[in-house]
This record gives sequence, structure tokens and C-alpha cells, in this order.
Amino acid sequence: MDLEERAHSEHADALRLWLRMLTCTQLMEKQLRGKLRDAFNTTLPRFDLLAQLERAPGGLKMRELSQRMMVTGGSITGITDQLVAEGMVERSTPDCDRRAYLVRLTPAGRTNFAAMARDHEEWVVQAFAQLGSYDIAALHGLLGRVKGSLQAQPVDP
Amino acid sequence: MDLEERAHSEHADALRLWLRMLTCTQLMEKQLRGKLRDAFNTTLPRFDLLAQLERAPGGLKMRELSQRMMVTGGSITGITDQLVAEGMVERSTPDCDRRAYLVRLTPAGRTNFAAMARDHEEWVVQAFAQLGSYDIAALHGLLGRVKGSLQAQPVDP
DNA sequence: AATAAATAGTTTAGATTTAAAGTAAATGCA
DNA sequence: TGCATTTACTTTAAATCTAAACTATTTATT
Repeated sequence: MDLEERAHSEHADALRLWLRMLTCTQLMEKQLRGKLRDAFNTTLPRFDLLAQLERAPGGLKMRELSQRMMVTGGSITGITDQLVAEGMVERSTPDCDRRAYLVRLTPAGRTNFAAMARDHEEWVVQAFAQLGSYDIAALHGLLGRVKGSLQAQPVDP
Repeated sequence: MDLEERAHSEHADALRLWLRMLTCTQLMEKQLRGKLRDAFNTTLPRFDLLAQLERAPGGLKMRELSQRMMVTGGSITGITDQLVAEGMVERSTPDCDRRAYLVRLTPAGRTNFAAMARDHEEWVVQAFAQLGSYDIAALHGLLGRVKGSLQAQPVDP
């Protein structure tokens, strides 16, 4: 294979990899979305927001949620509104900055999330059940390099 | 490490893998979306639909587009409407089935898509630039097993 | 042939998403 | 201090997405 042919095939390989990555993520999201809906009548973004708060006992500002969930502020406003209406989450204004909100799990929210998280973890484990520990570690490592590669390329340079 | 500890840590590994996979996909989509917008004033779903049609010279029915893009029929209706309005795509009714539409690239659509696809491929190659051919092949293989694992678990059993 | 069931596509309501504009508060500087 | 800039969040408009209801057509059954 000459240089040009090799370049072509490597281009095609990169494209195929991207499409497969996208397919896997979409399949997984579809499963999780359906199960969250059937089992807990909730959505993936709401679950994700609760998961962020669970990991941050002191609560998070809207801005921090936006960064961690990789979603614009407008989305966070909407999802938080929903979760507040459901009584899972509360907004409070920190003394230091009257522009900001601190979002926290309510006691009910913490309890409900614990049940969701238990099932969610089980679903994810099942989804990867056909892979061994070595495969999972290898995938994690390779995707770590992909992540680094992607983060090295700023979206708006 | 006893059995229970190992189970816990393997559960955590599966979760971490899933989160990393999701992060990678979101970073990549964010990049591609921004570049498609800046360079061609279009969106990822529209590009994806055109890409499906490019690979199917005879055109595709709405239903086939829906399956290949892993998106509900309602979305396909909307995206196709947009692309028809832009003159990239046309609907025709096949003789054999008056319920269906056959969607095809227009000549202009084919030309415009060719330019987009050239840049898109370059962006994807760049995104994976820090990985070697072996890594790309390894990732592709591992994700193939993930895909198989996910497809083995029907969404609505 | 008559009718039931399945299929193809659209429409609807509602959630999430983005980008951009708007509001309010904090920060930096002259 | 005073004013420009930045920052935090919300709002808006438009796109995409889902699930479910709806229409039209085809297929299957009796």
C-alpha cells in the first residue's frame, strides 16, 4: 500500500471509529432513557443533574452544573426548574454572590436518587457484561487518550 | 480483594467507562456541530441524513432513515422538511407503496454534501490524530464488542 | 370480498438542546 | 468613586428529540 492509499484507509478508519463510538453511545442512552422512564418516570438529563449533586455534598452553582454536564446554562435552568417542581432539589442564594444560585438535593431528592442510582448502576454493568475486566480497563484507557486528544482541540480557537 | 470488593470495584469501573464514553462522544459532537455551523451553516442531524443518502444511491424511505439514524420518525419528518426547503433533498412517491416516500439527494445536494464531507472527514481525522493506527483498530474492535453487547439487550423486552 | 392487523408517515405535546440577547450583580481600573 | 467589563443566570427562538395519537395504505385472515 503506498502513502496515499494508507492515508485514505486511515481516514476511513477514523470515520468508522467515530461512527461506532456514536452508535454505542446512542444505544446506551436509548436503553438508559427507556429504563429511567419506565422505572422512575424521569429523564436522563434529570438523573444526570441529580448525580452531579450527589457527588457534591455542599451543592453546586448553576454554572458548575453547566460545565460538568457539558450543556449550556439555558438547559440547566430548565432541568433545575423541573427538579424543583418535583421537590428533588432546591435553589438557595449564597451570601457571597447574589447573582448565583446554589443547587442542592433535598432530603427526598437524596432518598429518591439513591434508589435510581442503584438500578442505574446495575443497568450499566449489565450493558458491559460481555466485556471482561481487562477489556473494560483497555477501553477506559484508550478513551482517555481520545478525551485528551479532543480536549486539546478547543471548540472556539 | 474479596469477591464483594471486586464486584464493587468492577461496578465502579463500568460506570466510569460509560461516563468517559459519553464525555468523548459529547466533546466530539460539540466540535463537529460548531464546525458544521461555522463552515456550512448546517447542523449535525442534517449532515447525518445527507450522509445516509450519499451512501444509498437509490434513495431511502423515511423508515429506513429513521432506523439507520436511530431516531424516531418524527425527527426524520422534521429534518427532511428542512433539507427539502434548502433544496438539498427531494421526496418522491414510489409506485409500489403509496404510503411511503423515497428521499433522494438533489444534484445540488450531492455537490454541497461532497464539500461538507471532505471537511468533516478531516475534522474527524484531526480529532483522533494523537492515536496511532493500532490504537484506532483496538478501540474499534473493543467498541464492536460493546455494540454487540448493547444490541443483545433489546430496549423493550 | 370484508374486515382486522400491521405499516409508513405526520402531527402533537412536551423536554432538552443551542446560540444569542437580556438582566442583575460583582470586579477591575482609571 | 465611577464606569466599563465580566460573570451568573434567565429568557427567547429555533432545532431536535421522544412518545403517543392520528391518517392513509397495505397485508393478512377469514
